[in-house]
Amino acid sequence: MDETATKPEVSIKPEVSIKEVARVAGVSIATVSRCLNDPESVREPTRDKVTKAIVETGYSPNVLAQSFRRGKTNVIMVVLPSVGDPFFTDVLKGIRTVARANGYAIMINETQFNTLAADEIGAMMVSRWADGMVLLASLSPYGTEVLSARSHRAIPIVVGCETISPELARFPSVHIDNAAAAREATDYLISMGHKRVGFVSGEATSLLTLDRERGYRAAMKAAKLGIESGWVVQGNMNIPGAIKATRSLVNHKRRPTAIFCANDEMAMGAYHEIKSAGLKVPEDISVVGFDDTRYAEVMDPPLTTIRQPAEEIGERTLYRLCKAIEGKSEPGDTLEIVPHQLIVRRSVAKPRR
Amino acid sequence: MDETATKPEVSIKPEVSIKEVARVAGVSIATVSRCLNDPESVREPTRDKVTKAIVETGYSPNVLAQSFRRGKTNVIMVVLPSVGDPFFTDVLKGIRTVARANGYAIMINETQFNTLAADEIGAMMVSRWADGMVLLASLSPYGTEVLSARSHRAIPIVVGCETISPELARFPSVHIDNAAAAREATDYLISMGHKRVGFVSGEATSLLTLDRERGYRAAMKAAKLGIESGWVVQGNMNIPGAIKATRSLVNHKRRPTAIFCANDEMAMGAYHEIKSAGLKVPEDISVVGFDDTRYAEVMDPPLTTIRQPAEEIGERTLYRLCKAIEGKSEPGDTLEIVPHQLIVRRSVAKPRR
DNA sequence: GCGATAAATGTTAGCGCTAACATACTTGTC
DNA sequence: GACAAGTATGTTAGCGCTAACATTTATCGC
Repeated sequence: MDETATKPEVSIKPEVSIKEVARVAGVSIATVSRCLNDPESVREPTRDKVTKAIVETGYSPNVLAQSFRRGKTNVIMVVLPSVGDPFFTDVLKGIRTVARANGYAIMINETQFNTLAADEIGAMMVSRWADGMVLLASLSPYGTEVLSARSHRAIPIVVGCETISPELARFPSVHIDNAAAAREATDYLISMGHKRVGFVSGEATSLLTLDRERGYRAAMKAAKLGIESGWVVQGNMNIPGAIKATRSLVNHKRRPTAIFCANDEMAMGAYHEIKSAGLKVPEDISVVGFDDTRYAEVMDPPLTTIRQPAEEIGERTLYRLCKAIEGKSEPGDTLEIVPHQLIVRRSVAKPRR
Repeated sequence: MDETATKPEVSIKPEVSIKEVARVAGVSIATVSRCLNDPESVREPTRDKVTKAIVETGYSPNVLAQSFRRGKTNVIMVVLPSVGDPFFTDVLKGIRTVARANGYAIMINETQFNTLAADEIGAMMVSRWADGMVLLASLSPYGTEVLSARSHRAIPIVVGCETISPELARFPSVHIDNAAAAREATDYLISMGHKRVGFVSGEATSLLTLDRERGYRAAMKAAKLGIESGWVVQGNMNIPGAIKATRSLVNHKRRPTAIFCANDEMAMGAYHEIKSAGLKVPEDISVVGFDDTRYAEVMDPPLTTIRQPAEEIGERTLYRLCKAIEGKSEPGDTLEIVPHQLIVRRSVAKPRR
């Protein structure tokens, strides 16, 4: 761009096609195409002419036409519930790494938990807009139905993080054992002497949440601890929901000495509400989160939580998606469980009494 | 899938085109196309035949071919630095609302602050992959160059949040007056009696950060307060960076009594480090953030910060992008400043001495 | 230098769709 | 019932590109 003035000025054509480049270079369009896609196959002097013509015309290929013609977009669509969730930063990091290595661009689509989005996803699946799809979001029952109904001619899909529902079981998935992890977290609380443990859950429709709740209930049952009505409260995976949920827990006639939140974000809400009530974490109420987001460590006190290998989930998910796109996925390997880990920090103490 | 056997089974054609539907319905492909795009123009009985054929074949249009043919994708690309930043949740909410109202799907692309991404963005701009682009990220100097170089034949772009650099000034933008907001925040600290105020900045390349720093310096200067060397520290807009920055501030021989962080996320890091040093917020060190993310309110103590009208920024940005795509943007209205607001919570107190 | 082979380049069909135009079919008027 | 005007449907070009095939040009052994 900063060459001498002798260089021909870039022409301000609104749309330069391969034809124009061919004309300027004095070659056929096929040669131009070859220069772009298989430069080795064209002789040096010709290639130079074409390169010059490309610069001169300011040409760049119309990807839409390319994708259309090739029947491949080299785009992978990632569907997630909400951008702004710190957990996905790391999952996406893993996804991006593998995507780039395989020549895919990644595109993100937010479902924002609504049903309309399911239609969009269904449309996307079938419309060949992308070569494959990563599903990090739980789908509404309607969405699940849409997906199932159309799956016979859809692009490959791999599910990450989210526990798979029976209807979607045909899709490969990568996630931790949510029930086992939740059980471990609850067991830890119990081992610290807690007998009254509350649970703040996510959306009722999310299987992931349901799995975590199942783990919690299993741990309580195994320890022969009862769960009072009102100890399991829906917090919707967000702060306002968690605040409301925690408030009802704090005011419960048999107040829990520990609260297990289905994600870290809700643990933040729980902290806030506990402190607002004039109580202390962990002295009065212990808290355990889930996800080990980047905020867990700087919470006050630092949050004990379950770590998901987020980046690894992303990598594995995409790796398998790539395989599926290449038509190389083996039918057997449907479900992949990655390890979780309980990260003990300082949000859990022995109960006072 | 589970209908009675009398109904014709959905054929498992890997790819059903409009041709096939036309054949099955016994009409021409144009009629099928019309049924999809302008149903009014075809008579009821014919439409019924076509609808039936569509269901029967399981047809759905190839969007790639549609976009290619129409020269329009109905997709808007949103470029942001990092998914997982809570601030963008609200901006995207605004964007999504307006996009949907205008028939656009939004697609998100993460730059992750790197240079490679700039190339991708440049390619995207020019390749007509999307009809328009929202830039919420600051670009590296290289990226800026790429954009400028190619802008003569690019899709419309509107910049949001990010302060625009001179080279990108041709693009319309929507953001708050970062310098004024930062000045206001600093003025507030000064009005509370602080004379030693530190500043934790973002990346050096980000103009947004530079603007905020400028506002801080202006306020200090106006109050005739000196800024010691070491009071302005780079925190890179993330928690680890902020922790390091805060540490050096806390250990400064003339320790600031207040710290102004260029975003809320870094304020979290600052809180953590201050508390780790055995000091208290706000009694020992006051803290002010920037963005008013959903976490600000539940921080301990709740964070005093600058609120950006995030959703409004998103809406305005997209509104103007739509105009630009329709070719209706007026040349005059390049820059749009939206109002900010200082949200006073409890992270600022008078200094002890 | 000649023919045979290989390498480089050119020609063209066609991806699936839309839209411009052409044709067939209605409808209404007298 | 013939005609014009309007409405519904059919025919086809072509969007920009790639890839299969056709043709030209270079290379080489003799």
